[in-house]
Amino acid sequence: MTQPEAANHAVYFVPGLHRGLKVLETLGASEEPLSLSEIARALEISRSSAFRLVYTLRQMEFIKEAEQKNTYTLGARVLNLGFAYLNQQPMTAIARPHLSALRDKVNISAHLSVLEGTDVLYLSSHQARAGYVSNMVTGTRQKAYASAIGWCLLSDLSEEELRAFCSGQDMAAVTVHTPTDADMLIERVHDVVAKGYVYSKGFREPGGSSVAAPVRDARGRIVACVNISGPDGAFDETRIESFYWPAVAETAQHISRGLGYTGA
Amino acid sequence: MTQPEAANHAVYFVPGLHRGLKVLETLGASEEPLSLSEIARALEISRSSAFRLVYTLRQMEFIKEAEQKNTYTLGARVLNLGFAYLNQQPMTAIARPHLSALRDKVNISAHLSVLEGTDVLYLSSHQARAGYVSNMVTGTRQKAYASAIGWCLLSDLSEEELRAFCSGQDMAAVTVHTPTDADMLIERVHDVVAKGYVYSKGFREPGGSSVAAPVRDARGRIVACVNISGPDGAFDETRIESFYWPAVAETAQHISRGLGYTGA
DNA sequence: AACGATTGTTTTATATACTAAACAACGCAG
DNA sequence: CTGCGTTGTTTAGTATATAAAACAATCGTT
Repeated sequence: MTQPEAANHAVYFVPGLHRGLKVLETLGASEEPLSLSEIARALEISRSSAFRLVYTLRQMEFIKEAEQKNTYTLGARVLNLGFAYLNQQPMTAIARPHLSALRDKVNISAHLSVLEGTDVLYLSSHQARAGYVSNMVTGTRQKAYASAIGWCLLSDLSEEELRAFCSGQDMAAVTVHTPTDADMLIERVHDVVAKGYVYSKGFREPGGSSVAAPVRDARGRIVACVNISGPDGAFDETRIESFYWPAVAETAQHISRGLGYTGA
Repeated sequence: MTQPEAANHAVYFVPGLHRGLKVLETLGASEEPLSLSEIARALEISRSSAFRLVYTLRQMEFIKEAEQKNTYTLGARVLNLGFAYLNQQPMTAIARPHLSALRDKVNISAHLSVLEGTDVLYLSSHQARAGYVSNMVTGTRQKAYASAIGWCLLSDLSEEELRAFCSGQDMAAVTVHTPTDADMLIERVHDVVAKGYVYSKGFREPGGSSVAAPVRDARGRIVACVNISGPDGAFDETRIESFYWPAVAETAQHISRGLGYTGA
């Protein structure tokens, strides 16, 4: 009771499920297959417990034995869960043709993302046909405070809400452009509101540029973000305001309309 | 002991994990969000148990409350698992540029799939730019015996192996072309071996065509299948052998080379 | 309003899932 | 070969997750 954050394993917690999912996430995060003992060490549980969890997961085909005996990898069944999630997001279906058209128009990869807690989560990704192809963007997360897309998604929050958003996390500097406290973030977000879009050149990683604009739902709230991104060289810097921005904004507008938004 | 298949809830089974994953799959399969009681009924467990499972999953953010109070949907965290799986399949990365090139060459959606048990599982999907766009093919499953892609993936099995493959499942007829017993399947697979590819017109669903060819690994085993598929109208039927087949076969060859295959 | 039915939540006695410890099988170094 | 450190597996006593039952809140229907 003295430590409410450990608050703790509340009465209704089912530890078997908790640790089983941790096993899946651990296997997902690992580059190579893991053995029973490695899993036990990673989760700080006894080998006997790990044995039972692995036994159950294997029986359910959520994990499978790797080529090397006694090591395990994620099984194909986890895919179903991930895609079931995507298919339940109607936004993805609505946005698809518009993102595809945007990609074709500007010849740069186009993406749709949403805010999930403090992260930007990529729901949909339409890769450019040119040489540069990022690796499997869908499902990726990045910290919202450190990304221009994040600022875009946060741009209808009030100052108080933004401060609350910041207070829950520590804001490490990723690049020289990263806001590292609430005031700096508020400033960045105000810029977005003022201009209606973001052009980021190296904001999140050196050599990477993007242009982003918000998507709104029927109630006018920002629910997603359209962006195009690629290496600096993929953009013609003289045409950001005359070409890229209008294209992105138009796409965001179309998707917003698809969601029932009727505003400007 | 008398019923080995029920054999049973073996000693090492952790039911909390089993049922928790069932909850996730149930939510994934459902079109709409489900309430606590609906989940309990679907899994045939008590409401109190469902309560604890939902409590745990919600705390872990694997599920989240839907707009409507007291109903739940899959949470974004399941996505990570699915994409972790995909990223661990090196084949996907190797195949991407080749599939993309194939799609551009024939202007029909190109896919990579593997055999998972008795199912064909789509790992990667490159949608055609034309009007017809299938909805999120990646992660989809279909029965291998009933699909031309499945025959392709099965085409280096021996007759005995094919019979064993059939014996574990009941083969319902999906279309008039569906093989419904082992002998019929063997015949279909032999056709594939003889020609080196499959052209399917309406084999799995009326109005849908596809051309498929196998991908081999360093040891020469069939490990995947490249196919292009779309509505009948997307294909120029007079050019199957002169254009589509060589394009698909070449792509499969390139991917096979990428996996270390050195044969013809 | 009043009713019955259904919902989410809490409680508690009991069945059972868990883990420490012991076991067997393997690998590896000296 | 021997010994020590691993590994995956089994067991048994105990802590604990579970589900029946009771509870409270909500919802349609008459």
